[in-house]
Amino acid sequence: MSEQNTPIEEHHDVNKLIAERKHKLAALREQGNPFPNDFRRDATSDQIMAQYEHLSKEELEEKKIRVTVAGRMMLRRVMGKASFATIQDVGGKVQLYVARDSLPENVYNEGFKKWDLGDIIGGSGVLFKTQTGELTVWLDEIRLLTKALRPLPDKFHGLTDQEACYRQRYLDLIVNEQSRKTFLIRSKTVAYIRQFFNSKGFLEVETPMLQGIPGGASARPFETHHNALDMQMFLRIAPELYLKRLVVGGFEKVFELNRNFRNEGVSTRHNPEFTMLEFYWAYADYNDLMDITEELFRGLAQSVLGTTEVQYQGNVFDFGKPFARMSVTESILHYNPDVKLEQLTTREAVAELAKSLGIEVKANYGHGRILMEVFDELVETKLQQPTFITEYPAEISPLARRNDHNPEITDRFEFFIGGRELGNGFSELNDAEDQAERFHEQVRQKAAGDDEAMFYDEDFVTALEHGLPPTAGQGIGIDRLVMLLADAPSIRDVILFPHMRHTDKHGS
RNA sequence: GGGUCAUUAGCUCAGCUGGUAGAGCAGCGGACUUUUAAUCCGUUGGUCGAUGGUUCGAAUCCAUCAUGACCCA
Repeated sequence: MSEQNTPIEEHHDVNKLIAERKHKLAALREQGNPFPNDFRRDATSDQIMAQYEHLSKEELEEKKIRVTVAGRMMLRRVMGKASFATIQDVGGKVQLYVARDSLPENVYNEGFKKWDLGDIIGGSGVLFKTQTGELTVWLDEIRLLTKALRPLPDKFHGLTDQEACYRQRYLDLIVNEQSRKTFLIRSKTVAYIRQFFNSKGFLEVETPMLQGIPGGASARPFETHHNALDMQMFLRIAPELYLKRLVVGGFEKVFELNRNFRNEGVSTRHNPEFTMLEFYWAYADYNDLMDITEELFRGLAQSVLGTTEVQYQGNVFDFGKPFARMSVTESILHYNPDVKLEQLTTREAVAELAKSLGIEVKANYGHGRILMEVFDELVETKLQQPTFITEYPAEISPLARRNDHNPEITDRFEFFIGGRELGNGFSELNDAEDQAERFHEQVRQKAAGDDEAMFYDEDFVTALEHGLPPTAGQGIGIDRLVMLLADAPSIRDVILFPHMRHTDKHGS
């Protein structure tokens, strides 16, 4: 083994720190396998703290509680013949007391003192409290479990370089507690959502991410090619059309929690792949969706954060109160007292308003499309507290059911928190003939140069012809939701391995 | 796509109006058996993001490029 590991590249070791550690590893190989896998711990640091932190110095001396722990050595304070070391495991940190005379012959000088910060070690001993009252394990047994060849980032400052945190997330997780917390919040959020929908009788399903026709949203897809079938394929931009097929099939309450892909720019709010919750609920409408969304968000914040008041970047968003509900038109008027209702009611008037705001109005834009451009400009960022915006124009809602009183609008809403769209829901269009006509209109838009317009999905129309029961469905962006709960300013902070440009240095 | 800023040791950062590079941590050697970013003494370590240019001389000035952050589209 060690012969194989005498690489030519050893001369190329860029820095002496790595070379030093490799020499130590070579010496360890002489003595046996430096990567053993026969060590078993019986406690993690958080368990130890929870169970024994409250005991006094005297009680601990009396009880002689033995624990076996393992983790990465993060700090070490050597004081001659004894040392303190701090190890970090999945539950947090715990301090070890390592004294020469408590260990077998030579282990302290020939072993422990030669190991490095970043190495994974394990040991057994009795709990005690130090003079300053810190719960500590007095080891009588210690082993090196994994040799680390690269040094950790600065033990005090950690890793602050954003790029390094994203590209080498493992380092970020090792040294930045905030980052660990963020991903714990993410995990709890997803777990809560699963439990929430399961408890309400929704069935979790998985539908294709590799699709022949990308549908369910207006977005540019990633394209790929299936070699054996010699056919063009797309990564999905949304699961919507497949989930509705399942409702046609009789699964009346379904949800899917997984990845969508959109071939668009990256920003603090956009990653090319992102996680969506979509759920479909037969015999319900968009008002039911707004109600269940409030219930979900309230329970989620309470469960994950222990409060319904969500602190985000210096603001407080109250998930406890009923969420505001207003129409697109109402919201424009409400947040812009200068704008008059007459400026919104005809295509000509709203086009003029849009132009005065510097918005480009293309010839093929209808009244509804222009109204939404104005909304994006004048309202979206002002929707700080949780708000549902309703009455979306049919023109930009090709999959949503028309309103019974006004066919130009749909029974649809989007909802916003902190000036960002978090979700989109509507009563589903289940009129197959209307759906076919709306797809035709999308195809016309695509032909006119709108590459975000939808494809005609004949199989989906066939499914609708078999009868989709009256249904409501909604999507919620999980990454943006986690940003809120974790108080994270960028979507990259809540995605473990965010998209980064390829570099020779690290790959991606 | 546009603007602003950044890139110097493994990590965190200094480095002035141009004169060939510095600290702390980590590492290495030594002292130290209750430390807390341990402390104390000594010490190694750099293609200053890349490529051109200006200059007797460039980490520093200029141009282009790369990567990132933030803002705007």
